[in-house]
Amino acid sequence: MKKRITLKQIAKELNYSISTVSKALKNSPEIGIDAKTKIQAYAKLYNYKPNNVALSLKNRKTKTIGVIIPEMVHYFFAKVIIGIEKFAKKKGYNVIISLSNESFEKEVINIETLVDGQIDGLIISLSKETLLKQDFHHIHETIDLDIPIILFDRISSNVYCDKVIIDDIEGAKKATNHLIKNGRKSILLITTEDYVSVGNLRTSGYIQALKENNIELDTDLIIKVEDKKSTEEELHNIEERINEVLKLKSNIDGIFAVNEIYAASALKVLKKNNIKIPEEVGVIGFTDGVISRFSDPSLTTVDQHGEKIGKQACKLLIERLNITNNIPYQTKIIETSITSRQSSK
Amino acid sequence: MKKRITLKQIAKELNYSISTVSKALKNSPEIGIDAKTKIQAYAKLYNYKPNNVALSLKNRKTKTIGVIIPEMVHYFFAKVIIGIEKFAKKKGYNVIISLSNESFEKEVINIETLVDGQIDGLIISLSKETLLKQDFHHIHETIDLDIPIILFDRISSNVYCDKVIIDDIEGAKKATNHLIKNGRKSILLITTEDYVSVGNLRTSGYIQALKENNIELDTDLIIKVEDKKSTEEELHNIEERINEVLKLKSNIDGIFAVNEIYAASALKVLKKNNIKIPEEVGVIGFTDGVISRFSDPSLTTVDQHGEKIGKQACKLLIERLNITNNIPYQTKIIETSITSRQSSK
DNA sequence: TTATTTAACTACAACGTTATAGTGTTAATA
DNA sequence: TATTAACACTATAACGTTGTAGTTAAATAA
Repeated sequence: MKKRITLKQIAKELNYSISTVSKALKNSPEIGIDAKTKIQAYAKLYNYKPNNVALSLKNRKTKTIGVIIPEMVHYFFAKVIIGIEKFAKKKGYNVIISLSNESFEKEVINIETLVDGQIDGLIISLSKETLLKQDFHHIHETIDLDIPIILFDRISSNVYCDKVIIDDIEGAKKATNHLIKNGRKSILLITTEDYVSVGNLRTSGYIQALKENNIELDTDLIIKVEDKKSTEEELHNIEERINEVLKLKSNIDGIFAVNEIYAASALKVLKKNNIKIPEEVGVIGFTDGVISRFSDPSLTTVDQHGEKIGKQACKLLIERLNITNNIPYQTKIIETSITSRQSSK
Repeated sequence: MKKRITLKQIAKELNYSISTVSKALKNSPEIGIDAKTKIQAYAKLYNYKPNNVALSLKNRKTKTIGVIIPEMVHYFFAKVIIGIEKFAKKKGYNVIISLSNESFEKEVINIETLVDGQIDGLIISLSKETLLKQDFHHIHETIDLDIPIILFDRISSNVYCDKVIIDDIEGAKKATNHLIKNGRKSILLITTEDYVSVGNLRTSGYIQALKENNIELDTDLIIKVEDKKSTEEELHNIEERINEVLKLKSNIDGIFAVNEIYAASALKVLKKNNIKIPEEVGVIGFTDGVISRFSDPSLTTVDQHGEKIGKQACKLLIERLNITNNIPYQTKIIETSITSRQSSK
């Protein structure tokens, strides 16, 4: 219909040069008062809006940031995106979202497309596969191209860039201590394989908390789940394994799971075995999501404050985008907190 | 560091004109074989990638589509986005996501920014506030600007554009029938106020199903929830109201909730009242999300197939983007299906 | 030999902006 | 009166592409 009007058209219509129009709309003192008034009025009437693509080309920046997350259906990541989006919008940036679906290959392709495209910088949480492979060439190449990257949550110490994380060790310690303070002594840990950085760190936190409380570590009480994608089938396997350990170690009185899916699985198994929660076994999860809130009993969790993480990541990125000299890379740590619910008393 | 190389630089380096380089890289027959080989080799060596912003400007299309959803932390919308993203990527499009947060004003601003920016078309699910206000000027203005819009899920018959929806009436009928087939006769409906199109339609479906089964409609068995944003507080109110009705109407043997939050709330209230599920009361929700899967008992739901919806919406949009003559607007209906779980036998 | 075709390139304009460097007028100054 | 300054504007180049319309020079046809 009525395609958007351009400077050129205004210029022609009002018999000024394009430069004059451009400057008039920018309120430049170079332009006389009547020209300004006329031009501005005309622009307003025809609802002139500068073409951002042309501006991007001219300024060599697109005011758009890319975000790559491993999956969408995940409360934590959704929250992070909310944080990113809010802050970005406030600063006049748009947000493009890509999903790696936990695949290294998709992550590489996504970065390529985004970098090829219209991105000033990237915020990424690495896929499990990438962490397993320990192949970060795509990240490094992007940084070499002068496109800043902020890593959050799933990071690697082998990549040099700004990072936003929670103190996973501290969070896990808090969780474990929470159970210990309740008088629990035999605490089952449900965690991931060690290559998943956050799982690894949370495992350390658990171990440290035990040590600090003089509780002997029993490796039989650690379940390391090898999950790539949380399919129904894998969920079933997790439940099986929890069930086995529960049978084997009847004295278990607490469970700490490094995410809410594992925690919910634990809840299910406990209920199936008619074990009372929290009386007989206290349960605490990581990530404060919908599952935790709506499970029965509702789950005590370590809240990661995803929105804060997103905001911080976005802030770091925009700061770096607006700075010319290279400042040293920073790693920001967002505090966790315990949200106490029914599953622990 | 090593900023990206341009045609101009290649041209200068190899002593060709920019046009020659451009054509050589496009394998144009106009260019001689040695020039082609030399140029292509050089381009490959220096990893030449065309600047998409420049292309966008030239072609007047950005190969980017915008998506505006009311909220992120919502299984259904997350799924829709997955569907959109997958299909878009396959077709060489990027996806920009904006959140309206159920606010009319944010929706308007989001559309403006996206349209100002770098979007070829939009996929939108309207905010509750917009539906309440029935103000669609922002949508119409965008369409007038020749920027196609696809509406999904939360639509309005007052907007003329392509739409993707589920058959809410049919879905609600399926749900209600599911309960009736189980022998339930006194079915509580937990729905939204009528201005939310989907709530409204699902209410109709419920009523129709009753009629078709010769069950008399009891309006006391319909709870219409006025919720703007699902805050903890509002959740509490919902539970209160369910509780009241449950006390009032002791013969209730089935509950149909138009989303999983309401269904989960119902579950909670039932359990608090020691009512056995599904023996005494069967429960069915709408939307097959994580809550339904992890609740106890797990929830039978009407699956909306969000990913399919997203894919279909994206397909409609891209089709429209690649067509010159105006084809009539279409409304695609995605079939729902019942996922049977523990909450109904 | 001269005209014509073909091959292999180059110049130019355009997409919509903006910053820099002009260009005329008129008014103020020496 | 001649010079300069101030004002109000315009031309141009550039951001990185591509398609169309040239321009050469060599090869072919007349």
